[in-house]
Amino acid sequence: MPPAQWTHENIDYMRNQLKRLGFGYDWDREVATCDPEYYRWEQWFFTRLFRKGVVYKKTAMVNWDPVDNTVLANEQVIDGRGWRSGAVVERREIPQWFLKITDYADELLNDLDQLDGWPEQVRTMQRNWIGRSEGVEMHFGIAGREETLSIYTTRPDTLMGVTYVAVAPEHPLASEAAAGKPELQAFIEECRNSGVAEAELATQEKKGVDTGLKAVHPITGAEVPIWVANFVLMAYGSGAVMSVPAHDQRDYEFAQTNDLAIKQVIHPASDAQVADLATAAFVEKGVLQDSGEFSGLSSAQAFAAIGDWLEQAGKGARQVNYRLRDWGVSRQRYWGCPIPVINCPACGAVPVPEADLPVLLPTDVSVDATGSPLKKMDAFINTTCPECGGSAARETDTFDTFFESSWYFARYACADKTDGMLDERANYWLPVDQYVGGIEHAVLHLLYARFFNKLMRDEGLLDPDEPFTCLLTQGMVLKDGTKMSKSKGNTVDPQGLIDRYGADTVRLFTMFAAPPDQSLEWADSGVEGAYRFLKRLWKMAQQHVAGGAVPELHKDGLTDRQQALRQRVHATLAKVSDDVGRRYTFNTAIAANMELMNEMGRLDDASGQGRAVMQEALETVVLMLSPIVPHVTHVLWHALGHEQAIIECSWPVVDESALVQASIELVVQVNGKVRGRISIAADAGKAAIEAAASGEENVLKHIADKPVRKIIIVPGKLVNVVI
RNA sequence: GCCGGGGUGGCGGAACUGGUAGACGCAGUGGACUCAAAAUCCACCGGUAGCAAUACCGUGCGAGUUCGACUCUCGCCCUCGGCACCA
Repeated sequence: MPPAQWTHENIDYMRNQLKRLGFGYDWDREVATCDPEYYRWEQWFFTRLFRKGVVYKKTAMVNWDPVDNTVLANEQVIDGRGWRSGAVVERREIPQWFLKITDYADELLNDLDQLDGWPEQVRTMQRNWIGRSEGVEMHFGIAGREETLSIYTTRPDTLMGVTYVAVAPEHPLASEAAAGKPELQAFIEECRNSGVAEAELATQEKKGVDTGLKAVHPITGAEVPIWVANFVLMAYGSGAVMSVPAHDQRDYEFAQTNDLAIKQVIHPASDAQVADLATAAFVEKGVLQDSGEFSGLSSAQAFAAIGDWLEQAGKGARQVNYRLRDWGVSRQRYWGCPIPVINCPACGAVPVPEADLPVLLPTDVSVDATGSPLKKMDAFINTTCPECGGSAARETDTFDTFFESSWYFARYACADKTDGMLDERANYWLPVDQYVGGIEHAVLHLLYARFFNKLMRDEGLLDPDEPFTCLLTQGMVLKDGTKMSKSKGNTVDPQGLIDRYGADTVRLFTMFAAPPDQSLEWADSGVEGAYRFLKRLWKMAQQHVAGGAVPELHKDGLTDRQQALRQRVHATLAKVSDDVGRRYTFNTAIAANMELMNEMGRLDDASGQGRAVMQEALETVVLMLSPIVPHVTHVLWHALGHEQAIIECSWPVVDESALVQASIELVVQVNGKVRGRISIAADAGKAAIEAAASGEENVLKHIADKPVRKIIIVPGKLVNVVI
């Protein structure tokens, strides 16, 4: 099936299902990111960023399947082999487009502090992802050469303990040194035979080979060997690291395996710590020794002193570094938004002029097994250069789909706009008050969307600094213990349940299963319970209504049982208001309503005031449940005698006077173990509570003849007698 | 490997700020109703001992802090998500 047809059919199916579930979306604002009416504006925006210099092209590593001749996603590389061909995957460098997200690293980091409505764990993950560090960038000499080797370190205090230097296999120095060295060549070749995913690189066995070259220590002038190591990442820092095996565990292990020197220069600052280099590196900060003029300084002092020394000697400078890398937006795929660039042999890469946008993605394509069909379509590729008019080739890469999802929320505000990306309505609606998304998006999507928001702000398209004021990260729905996903084929379609039980039951069941921020193993088995509960509610309301007119409620003339039920109604309302409004724990809100319903079923009071209390209870339950089960409560609200539709009603208000209780139950513990319960006046004083507690029969038994050392009272909850 | 979560009955989960562990629901067991079944209603439902009252044990494992720990601290195990081309 053609991708366009498949996508639109899926959208239609989902829209229909969401409508059947009764979600209150404004469908006039619907956008489909695969429609040219949508993606033309990100093409337009990209060309603006291009001219502004936010966009640039450089080569980057991809997974290359040499049999299928195609680029593979990390997900498609299984145990180092292509998922379809089974061929050993190679790393290959190809030119790609990047957005300078690192220019915004500081702002993206600092603004996290303002996002009070975000879960702390998501902010922490983003902070760690951005990974700001302060260190020193310095230049090691290379023995017998003019050029130098750039190295970034966050621990300049350990500089005097350097015993070797390691570079990435892709480092120019590595390939240079490999000439005439078969062993080194073979090692670099071996490193090419792995995927590009960080997880893969980080878990592989740490290996390296000596280049034979020597690096010259910037301070001592001593020569240390330069190794090529598979754990050094070309993409981070300068692709080279200084190694201090005495004070870094990875360097320590590498030095042990490869018989490299270990030189201790940091010693514990206090007797509480020990540095035993026979077993492990000493990675803490401490006091320098064997460090020449820096000996005796603390790590913090040495950081400054060594930084100053290098700066004065012109051999380095203090530098802030980020783990965050620029965002590669090129994909060698067909189904996506074409990158609006024309490659001219004379003028280079030229953005498509605004008048020629959008660059339409052809839909009349034949999709075969390998590679993007765009790369074989001469009619799409052949064009003329907008600058010189000569013949030129259209870019065949498409955008990362995160590009689309990074600004759709803004487009919702002006989805019908045909002559621009956004208008002033974006400022009216944005930022989004409450954003809901899966926890799997905690870093990538949510960071790209924040970045895009700032880009749009700097282009004058909108005002807010941040796109989402409050964030609720949903846990994932798991099936068979793992994330549901199309590629795993373990998705669950609720359509069958909707057909059988109706939308309200499915909504209730879904909300009752677990709190929204927690992951959940999907199982149909609880659905019956949700269905039964709604039937019970229906029956209870209908039976009550069948009893005829209900007199007005007189709060002061109620029996104890009537009063007790009213107390429960308002206590439940208070709890549910908090659960729904503050905690978002809809499961406990539903459970509280179930408990209340169990109590209501026990009242069985046909008197006028009994029915009045029941009327209030039913109305409160129906109102509390109306956001969760809107259809059944809509009907019941009318049945309970109201003209107005329930969707127009406001949330009920707690009657504080109904919450007052004359006597309360306290748990009595002896040494922290529950030994009994006492019922006592709610306003009883300390002495009365102590007397009642220590007089309880089972408590007396446990105290026996031992002296009571103290009595702890937790108001409204418990009494602990300590003996 | 690194970053962030999670681990509580047969199952999903509750216990919100250190104060009654297992709310609520599912499954199960027993009973009522029925010719019967379904539906519905009632009771029981962590383990061990006991007729019971009750006692002891029990929140992944091991230590610790506290009158009191599912909750806090330290160390470990397992598991889920993310790791830049799944989106």
